[in-house]
Amino acid sequence: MPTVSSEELAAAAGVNSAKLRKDFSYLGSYGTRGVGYDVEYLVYQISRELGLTQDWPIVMVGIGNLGAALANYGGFASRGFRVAALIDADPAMAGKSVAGMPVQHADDLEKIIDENGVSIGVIATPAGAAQQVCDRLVAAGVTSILNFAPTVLSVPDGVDVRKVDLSIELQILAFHEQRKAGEILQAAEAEGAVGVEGPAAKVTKPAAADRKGPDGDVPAVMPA
Amino acid sequence: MPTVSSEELAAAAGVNSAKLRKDFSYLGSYGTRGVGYDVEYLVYQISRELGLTQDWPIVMVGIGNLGAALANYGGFASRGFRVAALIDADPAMAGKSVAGMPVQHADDLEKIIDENGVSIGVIATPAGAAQQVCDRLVAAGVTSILNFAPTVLSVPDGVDVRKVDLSIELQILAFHEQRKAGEILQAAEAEGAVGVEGPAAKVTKPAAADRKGPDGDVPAVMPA
DNA sequence: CATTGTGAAGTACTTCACAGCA
DNA sequence: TGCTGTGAAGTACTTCACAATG
Repeated sequence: MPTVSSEELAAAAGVNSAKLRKDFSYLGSYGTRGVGYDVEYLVYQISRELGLTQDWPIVMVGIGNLGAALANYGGFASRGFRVAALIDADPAMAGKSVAGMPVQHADDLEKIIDENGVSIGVIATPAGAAQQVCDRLVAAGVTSILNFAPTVLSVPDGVDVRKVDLSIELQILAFHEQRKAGEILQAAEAEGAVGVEGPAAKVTKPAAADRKGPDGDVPAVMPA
Repeated sequence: MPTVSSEELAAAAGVNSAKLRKDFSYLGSYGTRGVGYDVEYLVYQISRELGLTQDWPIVMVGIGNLGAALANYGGFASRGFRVAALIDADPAMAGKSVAGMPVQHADDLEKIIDENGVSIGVIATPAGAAQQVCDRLVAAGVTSILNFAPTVLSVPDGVDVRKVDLSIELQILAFHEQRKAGEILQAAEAEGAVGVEGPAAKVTKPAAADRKGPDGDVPAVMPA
């Protein structure tokens, strides 16, 4: 398939074709009128815009089950990420091979970051160790951190942190599952509480009826 | 801290207090004028609305590194999820204990789902096995699936699927990291391509300057 | 002549600002 | 008096619809 139309892409993505064209237009004029978009060229341009054409050395700290799973995850390499080092605080782990790489001891963290020019770190340690690891990463020059530990990390300005909570997606599923079961049941369940009429009665549009893609329409505000 | 104001919550969440109050108002009037929100009551109401007060039995299929990491993840239980069973296709895994639970063989999948009234399944198998597992889950009555395998699953209408791509968050970090490095460098890198002026010149607002919380402001359209 | 790129129109979301109330 | 709840105003995002064009 050498070219693709905005209509086809939009159908595949579950969005409106005009939105897709407008979005693409912010990147430049990469389509051909009457023809569509050259797939290879489009992929390259989007990849470049997203930074996928660059090489990003990363360090992964905490090689437990999750760290090992991440190290084995094939998706990283194909998107420009290169695992520069696997690091664990447990001396018993040092030297072991995970995903074809030797696990290195946390003592060498600063040296590894410096030598590899690492600016992105992944934390997959237990909650208790995360902040300390984070501080060391930042001190060593890391400016972006992906946090899998169930803790909120404090970082100085200029450092980006993203937290991955593996249960949030489950919550979203459960939220919709609950709705499938019907509001009536739910109202009966809440024993005489105030304001049980719920949001469904106030909602202006079909609510969850139009869902199709992975959009996650959940109230924007949740308890931290 | 028995009560909390919308101002405090908003500051903690990095949003506008009016937005927070308006969002809360869709759930009902759970605050007290002049005082704020009763923390315990608010937590309960939001939990109930999100379905966290219900008990959700789930099955986890594919007990590799990732499956084991998920099984050990403490966040599930505290949010109303109960792992009803760990399932793996490998006979060598059957009977082994992971996170204090016995791993059961995939042959018993239908029976387990039926007996436990499971409606949510988690797939952490290799990509090749995911669709097949998915089909069996759906046939057995599962109506919500959380997919960690790097495959797009096909499901009949009425079944919700959410796909977790562990590298997407890394991409978002890399995207911002790239911007930190400056646009000029990037423009020079793209060897003579058309439309190198990039989106920054067209953007109407400060772009990434106002980022604070975990918002992930990345172009809405990406290649599937 | 099918399809892009894009002003204009439409819709949704966010914030303001203040009446209302504990 | 302090803070919620909410119409109204403001802003952002989405879709329409069509001129431009390879």
